[in-house]
Amino acid sequence: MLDLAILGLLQEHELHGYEIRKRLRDELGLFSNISFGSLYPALAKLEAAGAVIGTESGGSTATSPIPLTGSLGGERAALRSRRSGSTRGTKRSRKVYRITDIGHRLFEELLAAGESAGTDDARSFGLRLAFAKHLAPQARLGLLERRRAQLVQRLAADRARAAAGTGLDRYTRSLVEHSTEATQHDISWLDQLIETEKRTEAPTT
Amino acid sequence: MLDLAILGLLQEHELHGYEIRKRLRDELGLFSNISFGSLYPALAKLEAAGAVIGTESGGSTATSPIPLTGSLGGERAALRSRRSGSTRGTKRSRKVYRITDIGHRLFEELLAAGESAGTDDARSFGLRLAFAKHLAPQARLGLLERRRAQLVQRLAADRARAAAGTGLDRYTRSLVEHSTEATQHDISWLDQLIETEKRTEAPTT
DNA sequence: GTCATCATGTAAGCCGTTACATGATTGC
DNA sequence: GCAATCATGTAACGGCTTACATGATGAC
Repeated sequence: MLDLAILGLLQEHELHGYEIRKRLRDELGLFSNISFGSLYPALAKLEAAGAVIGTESGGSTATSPIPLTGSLGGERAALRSRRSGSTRGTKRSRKVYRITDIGHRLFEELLAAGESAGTDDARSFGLRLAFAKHLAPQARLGLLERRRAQLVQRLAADRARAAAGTGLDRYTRSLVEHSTEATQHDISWLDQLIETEKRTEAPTT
Repeated sequence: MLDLAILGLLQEHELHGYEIRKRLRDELGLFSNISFGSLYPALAKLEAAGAVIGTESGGSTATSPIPLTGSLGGERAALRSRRSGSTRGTKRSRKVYRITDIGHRLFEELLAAGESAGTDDARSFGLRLAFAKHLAPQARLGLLERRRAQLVQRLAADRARAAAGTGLDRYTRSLVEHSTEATQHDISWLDQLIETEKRTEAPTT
C-alpha cells in the first residue's frame, strides 16, 4: 500500500525520500506521518524491483532536476553540494527517485488490484481515490461501488448492534449511534460521487 | 489494545476464546473479525501474567458457569461433554477464562493509559469509550477532551490541505472535503458527550 | 457418513513502528 | 561553536493476518 502511494507521487515529479514523506503528510493526509523506517526500505525494494531509479543528487535527466521542494534550507544545501567539489557534483546527499516503465505498470496493477475483492479499508480506499484520475472510467466506478457495498454492509452490522443491544450503557450506545450516522454520511457522499461519475462518463444512452 | 478488549469483556462474565471473538464482532463492532491467531496467544499471554485464569470446561466457580452463549449448538456440545464420562466432566473442550484481581488492576491501568499522551487513534478511542463506564468521572472527561483536541488538530490539517491544494483534482478535493466534514461531525458529537458529562457529574458549583 | 459449526492452537509473514546511528548544511 | 533541519539508513520489535493442523459434536 505504501508502494502505491510512492509510485503515485512519483507519477507527477521525481522526488527524494524525505520529500516524499512530506508530501504524504501535507498533500495526501494519509499515512499521516510515515516513518523513515518504512519509507527508505520501501524505496530500496522498489528500486531493486526496477520500478524506480534513484540517482545520487547529480541529476542529469533533462525533464525536471529540481524537485520543487518547499524547504528552502534544504534546497540551498543541495545547490551548494552541487556547486562545490568537482564538476560532477556527486557530493552524496539526496537520492532522487524517478519512476520507470516497469514502475508505471506496477502502479496501474496496484491501483486496479482489489478489483475483484479484498483490501478496501478506509485508508486504502482513500489512497486509491486520491489517484483515481489515473484510472479508466469504469475501473473508477468499480472502486466507488465496491466501497459503497462495503459500507452498506457495515451499516447493517451497526444497526443490528443497535437493535440487539438494548442493555447497552450510555457510552456504547452513543458510539454505535454515531458510527451509524457516520457510515450513512459516507454512503451519501459515495452516492454523489457515483452519480457525478455516471453523468460525466456515459452521455451515450 | 486487544488485551484491554479481552479484559473488558471478562469484567462482565467469564468466557471462552471462541465466544470472546464473537462478542468482539457482534457487540463491540471493533476488531471486526479478530483472528484466532491473535486471540489465543493474547489469552495465553494474559494467563501467564496472572491476569486471567483458564479452566478446562469443568467449571466449578459458583457464580456463572454457563457463559451465556448465543450459539446453541456449542452450548449443547459443552453440556454433553460435562454429562458424559466421569463425574468431573473434564472432556477437554472449551477453556473458560475468568478475570483475576491482577487482571482487574491491569484493566484499569490499560484503560487509564494514554492519560498522559499517545495512543489515541479512532479504534483505541472507540474501545476505551465502550468501557468508559468503568472509568472515574474525571478520567472519562479527560478521555473525551483528549480525543477532541486530537480531532481539532486533524481538522486544522484538513483545512490547510484544502486551502493549499487549489490545484487538486476532483477526487482528491472531494476526499479532503468529506474528511473535513466527517471530522467536524465527530467533534460535535464529542462536544455533546462532554456537555452531558459535565452536566451529570458536576452539580456542585 | 459427511458437512457445518464449535473450539483451540502454531508458524510464517506483512506492514508498520520506535529507537539508534550518521552526517551535511544553515542560521544564529 | 551549537542547535535545528535536512537527509539517509539499520535493527529490533509490535500487532495483526493468513494458512496450517487438529479434533469434537450435532444435524441431516
